[in-house]
Amino acid sequence: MRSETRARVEKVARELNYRPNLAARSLASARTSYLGAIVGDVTNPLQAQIARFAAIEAEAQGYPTIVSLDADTDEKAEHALESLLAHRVAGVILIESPYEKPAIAKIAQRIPSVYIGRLLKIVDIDSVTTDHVAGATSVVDHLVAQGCRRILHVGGGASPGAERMRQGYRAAMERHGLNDEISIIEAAYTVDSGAQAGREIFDGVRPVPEAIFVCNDLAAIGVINVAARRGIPVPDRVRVVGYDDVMLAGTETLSLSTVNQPAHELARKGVSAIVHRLKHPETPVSKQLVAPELIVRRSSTSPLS
Amino acid sequence: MRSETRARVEKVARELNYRPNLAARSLASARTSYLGAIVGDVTNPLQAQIARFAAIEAEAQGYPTIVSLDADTDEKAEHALESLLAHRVAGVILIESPYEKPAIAKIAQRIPSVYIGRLLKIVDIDSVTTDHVAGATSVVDHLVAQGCRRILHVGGGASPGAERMRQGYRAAMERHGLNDEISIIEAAYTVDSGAQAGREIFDGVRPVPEAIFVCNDLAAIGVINVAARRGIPVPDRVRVVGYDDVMLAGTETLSLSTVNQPAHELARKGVSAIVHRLKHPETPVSKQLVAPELIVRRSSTSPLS
DNA sequence: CTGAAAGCGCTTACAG
DNA sequence: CTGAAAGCGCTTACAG
Repeated sequence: MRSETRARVEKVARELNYRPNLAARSLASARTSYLGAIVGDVTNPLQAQIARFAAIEAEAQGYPTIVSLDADTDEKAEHALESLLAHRVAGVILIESPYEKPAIAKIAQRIPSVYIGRLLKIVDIDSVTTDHVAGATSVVDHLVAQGCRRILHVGGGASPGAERMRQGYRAAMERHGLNDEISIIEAAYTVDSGAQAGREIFDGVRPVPEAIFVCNDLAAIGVINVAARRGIPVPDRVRVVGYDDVMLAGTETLSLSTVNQPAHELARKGVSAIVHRLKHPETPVSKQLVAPELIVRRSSTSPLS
Repeated sequence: MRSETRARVEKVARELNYRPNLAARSLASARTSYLGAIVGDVTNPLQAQIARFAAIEAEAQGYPTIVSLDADTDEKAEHALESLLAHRVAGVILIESPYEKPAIAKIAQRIPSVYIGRLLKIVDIDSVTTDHVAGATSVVDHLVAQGCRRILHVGGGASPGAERMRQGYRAAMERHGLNDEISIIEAAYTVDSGAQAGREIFDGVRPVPEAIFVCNDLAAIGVINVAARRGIPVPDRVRVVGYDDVMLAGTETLSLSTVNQPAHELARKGVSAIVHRLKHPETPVSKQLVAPELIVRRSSTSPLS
């Protein structure tokens, strides 16, 4: 075809709003260049951000992404996968879903996959997650630098990541010679659960600690609310550090010190992992840890008097 | 084919994890039975919920949905639409994106569409949104029933829905004979903006109002935070009502009275509208208003002394 | 009712 | 380099 003819064709195509039919293309070429993503709970701010960044990043790397938002149980996640497979996606990005390891493994052996949000040492799948040991360590180091010794940890119980956070807390405390000050109260990743822990802390027989490192921001808000009601000033009397860096944490009136989970980087690394695997299927499985960043705000920055 | 043969085929198909190729089906039948959804900001809890419910509801009605998460500008929304059109979706669900009316109209005239989150009287498109006049009315009625007269409104400025909320507030105040008590401070849908309004209210020369109706929960949290710092007890000294019913609002330590925007119903009505239009293309354009529900919690329920 | 054939809109390998 | 032909995996209309 002469280039002049080509130009005319392209012009008309544009005028008619022509878009190549992806179905025909996919059928003819026997492959697709889009990905699927399964999100456990878009209502969770971190997951929503990861999903959004992943979609943007994948698109930028030439893989538009079909997102499935209804996967808050493992059954639904499997159903979502079936639908994505029917669309013949090239691979899938799993964002905190499914939950059980066998369900994850089952998906991983059917289609190239990457899991964002858990380490998954045992399952044979690429994974990317935040280094919670490093996160907890940075919090303890910061609080010690503020002069604190009695640093209590409100742990996340059996929630994903909580165990590694506890490990980091304990190791850092020991490194600072604070073995005797190690103290953990278990909670969950919610405001009410944090408030419950707060009541244990402030209404108990033990003296109020100098600082509290809480497993996530919502629970930290619960702790702070209880402190406020008891007339215990934060940070003057007790310093509080959260985890996640949700939107509310940075607001002027709360000003909560916290550990930022880098949603953008998690998404970017996850997408890169799967894109790389699609291009080089024999790549060994990778387990990536992303370093979180300590965000110091007012809630943890009052010198000890 | 004998039914016995059919049964054997189906059995083998299941064993081989056979999934019909949607691309081939779409190509052969010249139509698709899935929808597209464009979400402005999944990071917003209400939008995330609407998106999730819409995906669930559409799937239930036989239209699996491809969600596009990267549409926080009108240009990106248009780009997302192009991608959805390439997938030959049957219709699209617009969730607070795009923003400008011409951009919305442009999409509506290319493909069956429904807009969730704005009334859009002028644009020729099905729409579903919360009835903010009714929401504001229910708040004022509730506060008046609590014995309040000096009810201040922190408005949402030029944000979507804010004008109708102001209308509802004014009309309800007038109906209660409280014309002289009408007082509005403009803010935006954020905690910091609410805190700014809170400083105007509590540090100003005017007496603190008996109640404050804030345009959204985040801004209400800002107002309450400032009150707490000034030692002004909520609800004993001032009653506060928010809007949206975000997750944090119901937590025990905040217990914020608010107006629930029914994400589920918005999603369901939106999906029904587009599914109906796909089956009956000549249906007249519908503009649906969904009634919100007042949620009374502690922040607004202290009798006047 | 059953089964073989045509065709959807592309890509790809191949003949010219 | 260019262009015609075959074929991707389904659905549909049609002949038997």
